[in-house]
Amino acid sequence: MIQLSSTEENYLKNIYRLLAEGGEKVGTNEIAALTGTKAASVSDMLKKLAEKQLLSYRKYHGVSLTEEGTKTALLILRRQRLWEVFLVEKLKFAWDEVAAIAEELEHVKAPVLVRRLDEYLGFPKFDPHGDPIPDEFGEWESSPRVLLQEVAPGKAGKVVAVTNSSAAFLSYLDKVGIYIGAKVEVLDKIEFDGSVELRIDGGKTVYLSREVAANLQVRLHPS
Amino acid sequence: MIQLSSTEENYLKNIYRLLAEGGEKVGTNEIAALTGTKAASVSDMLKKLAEKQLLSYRKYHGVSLTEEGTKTALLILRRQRLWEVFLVEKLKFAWDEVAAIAEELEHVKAPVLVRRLDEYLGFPKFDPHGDPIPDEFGEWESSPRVLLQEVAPGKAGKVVAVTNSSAAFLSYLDKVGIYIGAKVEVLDKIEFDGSVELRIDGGKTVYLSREVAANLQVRLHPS
DNA sequence: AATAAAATTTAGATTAGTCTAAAAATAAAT
DNA sequence: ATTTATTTTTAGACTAATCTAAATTTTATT
Ligand SMILES: [Mn+2]
Ligand SMILES: [Mn+2]
Ligand SMILES: [Mn+2]
Ligand SMILES: [Mn+2]
Repeated sequence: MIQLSSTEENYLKNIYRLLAEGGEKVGTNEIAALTGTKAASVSDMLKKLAEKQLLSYRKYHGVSLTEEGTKTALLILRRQRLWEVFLVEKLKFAWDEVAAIAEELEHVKAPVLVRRLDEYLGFPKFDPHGDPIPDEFGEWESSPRVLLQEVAPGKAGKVVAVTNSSAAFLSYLDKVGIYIGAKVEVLDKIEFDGSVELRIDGGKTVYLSREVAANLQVRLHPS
Repeated sequence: MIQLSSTEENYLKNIYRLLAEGGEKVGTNEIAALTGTKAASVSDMLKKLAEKQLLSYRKYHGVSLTEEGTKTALLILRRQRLWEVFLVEKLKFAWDEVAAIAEELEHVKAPVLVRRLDEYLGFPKFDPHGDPIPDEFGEWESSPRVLLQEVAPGKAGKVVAVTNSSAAFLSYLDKVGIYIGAKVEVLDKIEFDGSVELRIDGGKTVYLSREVAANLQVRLHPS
């Protein structure tokens, strides 16, 4: 295991995320957009990470992570999510305030610290946003999730994750009363624009646009 | 308040420590030794920090911290020591295992994180090594000093001063391994002659006569 | 006071990470 | 199949932090 800089770790994590939601290759511009850099910088970094065997790279054709690269990315995600749990559970931050701070804490690499933190938190399986926390081998419990967009009317479930973590999106969710763990029931789907009529926690009902419904993951209740 | 890099913060903290134990100026070599760099690198950094008004610098004559520089150094020490408390109190690290990890955590600067951490820990006044934790204004409680003679068995502390500076006394201290800053733990007090059984730096134990114990001031660790 | 020793600074390089502008390759559109 | 547009890479430059080796300044010793 090679020592990586914080910068390299951030690239790796972001490439992992793009691969997880997209296809099997990610492009330079896509990475640049997510990391807040320019394509030229990304090209340089890709060469460096390929050199270190963390990703496979064919010029002009995008990259995918190697086995080793994936495992490394999962360890970074593990640290990020454990710190997020700490910040919310112990320091009483709101779930939409922790991103930037965990983004820094995740780069403290001492394995003994991560183990002790995990233990201290009671070996949580999910972070405050509903995302799974990999164990020290990069494994996690797979739980079937569906986009709210795909849920048929009449079905109910629980919000387990958001696929967009922008402050704008999170504060909107907060405003309408949606949070990780909220019980949601799809009352109707509007053909016209793909929006969803939703009952939250058995109480008030709201209409969510297709864009919003496409960024909420739910785990369906057994029915 | 200017944003400082982790490197700049480390220099600042180390210069503070050298000033605290030494005189009113520190030299380039001294800093290089403590930061694990070379004198040439230190020279460059001193120019940069002087530029930022954090220290006053006269070429070839060493540096001292400005008001602003001192305040900044204290905020870094605050973060370092709060994390040390966290690691020992919450994550159950031993007091001599926390240095390297806190050395990294201290550079996460988000003020809200530091406040919440402080609160979560119950606003501790001292770190696990007995060093005072500055508040957000850089102030700390000067903790009462006690003569080693007065310390009850079982208590631990840190040597902070000698009340006798004769060469004979000092060289005796040197011989048995006692110095300013040494961690000492009183194991027993002998009724018969008032002598003290002492463990030094968690290592060897010695017996000190009543005369010697009456000339050593310690600051007790919080217990 | 002159000389030798020690400490400090400068000169010139190197590495990581970034950028802009230009060149090259791929993909899309005529 | 050309031409155009988009994406990606390269070339060249910059900043932060570091180094070695040489020059300079201060301090100590004759
Ligand atoms: Mn990060
Ligand atoms: Mn998360
Ligand atoms: Mn540090
Ligand atoms: Mn300490």
